[in-house]
Amino acid sequence: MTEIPKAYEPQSVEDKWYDFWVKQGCFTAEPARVSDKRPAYSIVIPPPNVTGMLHMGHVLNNTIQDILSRKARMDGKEVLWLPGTDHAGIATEGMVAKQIRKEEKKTKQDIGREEFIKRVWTWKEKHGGIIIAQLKKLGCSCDWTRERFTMDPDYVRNVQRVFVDLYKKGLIYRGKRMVNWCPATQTALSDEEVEMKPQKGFMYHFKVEVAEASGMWLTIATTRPETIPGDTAVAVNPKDPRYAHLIGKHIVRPLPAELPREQKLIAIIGDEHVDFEFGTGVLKVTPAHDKADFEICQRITKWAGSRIERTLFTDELSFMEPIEIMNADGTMNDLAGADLRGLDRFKARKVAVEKLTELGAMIEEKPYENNVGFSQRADVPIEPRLSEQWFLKYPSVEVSKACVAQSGDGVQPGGLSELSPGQRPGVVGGIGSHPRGVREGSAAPAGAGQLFGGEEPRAFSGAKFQQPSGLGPNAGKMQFHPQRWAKVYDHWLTNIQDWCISRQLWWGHRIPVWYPKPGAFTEDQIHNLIESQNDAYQDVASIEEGVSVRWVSIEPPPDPANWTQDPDVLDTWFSSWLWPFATMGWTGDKTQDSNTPTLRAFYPTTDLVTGPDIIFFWVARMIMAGYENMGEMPFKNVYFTGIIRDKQGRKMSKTLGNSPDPLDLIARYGADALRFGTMRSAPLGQDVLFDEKDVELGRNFCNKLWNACRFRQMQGGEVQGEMDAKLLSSDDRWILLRLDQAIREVSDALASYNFATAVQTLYRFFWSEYCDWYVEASKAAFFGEDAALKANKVAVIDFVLSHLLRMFHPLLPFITEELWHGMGYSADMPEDQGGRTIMFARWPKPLSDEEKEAWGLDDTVETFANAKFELVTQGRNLKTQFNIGAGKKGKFTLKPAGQLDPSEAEVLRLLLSAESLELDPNYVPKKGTPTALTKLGELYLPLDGLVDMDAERVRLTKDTAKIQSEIEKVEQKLANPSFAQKVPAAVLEEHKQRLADWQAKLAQAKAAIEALG
RNA sequence: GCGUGGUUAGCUCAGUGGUAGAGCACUACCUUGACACGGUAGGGGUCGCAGGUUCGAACCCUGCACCGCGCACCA
Repeated sequence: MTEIPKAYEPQSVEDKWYDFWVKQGCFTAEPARVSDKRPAYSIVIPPPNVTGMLHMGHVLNNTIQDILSRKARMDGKEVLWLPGTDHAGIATEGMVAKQIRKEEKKTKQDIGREEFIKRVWTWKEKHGGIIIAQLKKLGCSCDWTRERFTMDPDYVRNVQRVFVDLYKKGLIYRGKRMVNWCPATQTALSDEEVEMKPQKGFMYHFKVEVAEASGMWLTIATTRPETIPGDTAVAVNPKDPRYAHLIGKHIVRPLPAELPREQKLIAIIGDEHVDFEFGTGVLKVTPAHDKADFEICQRITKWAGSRIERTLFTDELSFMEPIEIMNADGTMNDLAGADLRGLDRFKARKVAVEKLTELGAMIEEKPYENNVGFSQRADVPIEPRLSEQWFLKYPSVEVSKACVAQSGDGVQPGGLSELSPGQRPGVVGGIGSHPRGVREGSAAPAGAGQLFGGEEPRAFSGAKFQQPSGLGPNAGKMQFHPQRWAKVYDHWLTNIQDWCISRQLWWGHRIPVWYPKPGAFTEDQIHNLIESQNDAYQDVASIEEGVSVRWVSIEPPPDPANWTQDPDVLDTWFSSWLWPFATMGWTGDKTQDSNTPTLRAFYPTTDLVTGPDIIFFWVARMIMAGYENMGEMPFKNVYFTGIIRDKQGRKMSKTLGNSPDPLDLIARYGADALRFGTMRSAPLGQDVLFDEKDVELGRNFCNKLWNACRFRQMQGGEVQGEMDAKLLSSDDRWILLRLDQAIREVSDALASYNFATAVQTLYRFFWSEYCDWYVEASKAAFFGEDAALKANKVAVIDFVLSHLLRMFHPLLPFITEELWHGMGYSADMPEDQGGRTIMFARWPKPLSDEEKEAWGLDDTVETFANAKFELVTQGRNLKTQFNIGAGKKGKFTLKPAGQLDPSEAEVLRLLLSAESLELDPNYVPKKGTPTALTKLGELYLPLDGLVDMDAERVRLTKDTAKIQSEIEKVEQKLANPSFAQKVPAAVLEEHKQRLADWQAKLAQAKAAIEALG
C-alpha cells in the first residue's frame, strides 16, 4: 500500500482507468455469455447529432445510462450499451454549406451534389468524433466496438429496405399536399419540426365588392394580406344568416390590382369551418398557402365530384384550383402580381397593405398577436406550401398504443417472466410473428387524402390483413418512467397525421425510387415492366409525373441510363427510428436475423433513457418501427429525464450563454464530481436547475471519500480481515446496521429509477453516518492500545468501505476504481468479480438474518447509538454555550442512568472532544453547574472559574418551556378519547413513550433548576 | 380550450396520514493526529389560499389562485 495524496486529484486518475477499461474490453458485450444465469441487459444510446458538442443535457442523460449499465454489470448481467451518432441531415448540411460559403464563396450547387457529399464526409471524419470523445471523458461505458452511425453502409441499406418494404405495403405514397415548408433551408419538414410561437403582428380588415350586387361590400379579416392574390374563394358559414344567401355569388378580389375584373372574380362558398364570431365571419380561402384553407378546398371539390383531376375541373369549380404565389425561398412569384413580384413575403405584406390602402379597400389594421409556426432548425416562419413529397402512413399504430402501460394498468415493469413460453429472454422471438393486422388501425385521419397528382395508398398485392391478435400479450408491457408521459404518447398516437418523410437535402439517405427518363420507354414497354415478375417495378397511376411505372428497390435499376433517381433524401428520424435493431446487425432477413448473435441476445433492449421532448420524434416512432420490423417492442422501459436549466430556471442555450461546457467542468472538478452534482439534483422526471455549485459539491464529496479511505489506510493492518463478533463495539454494530439499511435503500431507489434518492441515501450514509459518527467514534480504539480491537475495527471499516465503494461505483466510476485498487480490496476477489476491476464486483447484498444474528445486530443497537449521539450533541451544545469552543477541551462528568462500559465513555469523551469524561454515579454538582439531561444520565460541565448561576437558570428555563410545550402537544392528543380508541396500537404506544420521555426530562430540568437554589 | 407538473427555510429541493428535513447560503467558534474541498454549534418554515374527510392532513378529496410545460388553435 503506497501512501495516497492528501487531496483527490481526478486528472491523474480518470484517463488511466478509462484506458484500462477499454483495453481490457470491459465495455464489450459478448452475446455468447448470455444465459439464464447471466441475463442480457441492453441500452441503445439516443444517438447524438454528429455535429454536436457535449452539453449538460447529454451529461445528465448519459450519466443515467452509465449508472444503469454499470449497475447491471455488477448485478451479473451481460451488458450492451450501444453508442453512436446520427447524421442530422439539416444541421450537418447547413454547417458544411456555411463553411463552403465562407471559405470558398461558393454554394453547394456550385460544387455539385457528389462533391458536396464528399465534403460532408471529410468534415465528419475530422470533427464527427468530438462528442464521442467527450462521452469517454465523462466515463461512459459504451461498447465502442459496436459504435454505429446512421450513414454507415449497412445502416443505409436498412433504411432503404424499410422504405421499400413500407412502400410495397402501401404505407408510403407520394403526393402533392400541404407541407410545412422552410424557406430558409428550402425543404419540407414534418409537423413535429414546427414550433408554434406567439408573434406580434396586425389584423387587417379590408372590403371586397359582391360582383352580383353592385355596391354591396363584405369585410374580410386577415393577418396575411400578401396572400390575397392566391385567394380562390371566400368562405362563410352556411348557417350564418348574415351571409348564407350570398353563397354561389362572387366577389372581386382586390389583388393583383392590374388584373382585369373578370379574372379577379372568386366565388363565395359555404363551409362549416368558418366561425361566426371570429373576425368578420368572412374567410378568405388561400388553398396553396394555408392548411385549413387547403382542407376547405378539398372538402368543396370532393363534394362536387369524386376523384378530382385538374382536367376535370368544371368552370364552376375551377375557382378552387390553388394558386401558388410564392417561390421556394419565400419570395413572391409572378402570380402575386406586379406589385409584389420578387419581394420577400414579409416585405410583400407591407406593400400589399399599401396597395389596399391606395385602392381604398383597407378598413383598419389593429395590433394582433397570434401563433405562427417556426422552423425548429432555421428559426424562421414556416410557409405552408403545396408541394410534392413522400408521405408515410404510420405503421403498427394500434399495437404501439397498446403496449405502453397507462396509469392504472397495474402491469409490473418489464419482467422477463411475462414473455411468451419458449421465448428465451433477449431472443428475437417476434420475428416471423408480425402483427400485420394492426395496420388497419393506422389509417390516416379523414382529410389526409391526396389530391393533386397524388396516389391512393394501397395495400401491397398479396398482403392479407388479419384481425389484430397480438395486442393482448403486448398490452401494457412497456413502462414509462414517470408514467404520466404515457398519456402524452397516447394522445399523440391518437391524432397523428401522415408523416412527410422526404427532405430537399443532399446529406442523408437518398430515396430508393427511380423514375423513367422521358421517352425511355414506350407505353407497351412500361406495361411489360409492370407485368414482369420483378416487383421492383411499381405500377403508378400518376397524372402529375406522366409515367406509370417506378423502380422501387435498394438496388438501382438494371438499366440505369433509362432512369433518374428521386433527388430527395429521407428525414433523419426516418433512419433513427430503426436505431434499436438496425445497429445490431439487422438485415431484415428473418432467418439470418434470428442467428445474428447481438440481435438475438440484446433485442428488445431493456431501458431507453431520453428526454420527453422527443417522445414524438423518436420514442413513438421507434416503437412503431420495432413492431413493424421486428414484431417486438424495442425496449421495455423508457426513462424520461428532466430538462436541464440554469439556476434561474431558464433553458440552457447558446444564445443566452448560460450553458457551461461540461468538458471545462470535468477539467476543473473531475468527471465524478460532475456526475455526482448532476445526479444529486435530478429528481425523477423533474427539470433540473443546474448550478456550478453542484459540481463543486461533487468535488468536495469525492475528496471526502478519498480522505475517508486515506484514514483507513493510515491505520495500517491487514485488508479484509474477518470481523470477530465478540470484539464488535456498539458503534461497529450500529454502522453495520446502517450499511444494511443503505444497501436496501439504494438498491430500491435504483430499481425504481429514483437516482436522486439513491445519491441522497449514499450521501447520508457515507457523510452523516459513517464519517461524522462512526469514523470519529472509531478513533477511540485507534488511539488506544488494544491491538486486537484495532484490528477488528479495521476489519469493520474494510467491510463497510468495500461495500460502499461498490455502491458508489455506478455513480462515481473513476474514484471508486482507484480506491478499490488502492485500498487493496481487489486483491482477494475472483478475477471476474472484482479482482480485475470494481466494474464487475458484485453489487452489495443486504445483510442476511444469519449475519445479523451472528454480529448481534438487534433493535437495541439503534436505540443505544441514538442515546449516545443525543448526549454528545447536548454536551457539545453546553460547550458552545459556555464558550468552551472547539479548540478548548473541557472536563465533563456524567452521572450515568445505568451501567456504562468504560470503552463507551471513552468514545463519548472523544466525540465531545473533552479532556476528560468522568463517570460518577454519586456526583453532586456545585450549584450552577451547566447540565445536559440525557437518557444515559445527567451530563455536567463543571466550570473551574466563575459560575454564572443566572445564565444557567435562564438556559434551563428555556429548555423547560420547550419540554413543556412538547408535553402539551402529546397530552392533547392522548386526551382525545377517540384517539386512544381508533389509533393503531403502535402509534398509541409511541405517543405514550414520547410523553414519558419528555416528562422524565422535565423532572430532570426541574431538579436542575432547584439545585441552583 | 384540453392535458400535465409545480407552489415546504433566503436559494435548490426531499418528505405522500402520526414529533417538519437535506444541501447550499447565513451567524459564531475551531487549522484537533483522514479531510478547511474540513469540523462543531446555531438562527431560519402558520408546508400557496379556502373548504372537506379523519382521532390526527404538508401528505387524501373538492374548489380557487399563481408559476411552468406540452398539445390544439380562428382567418
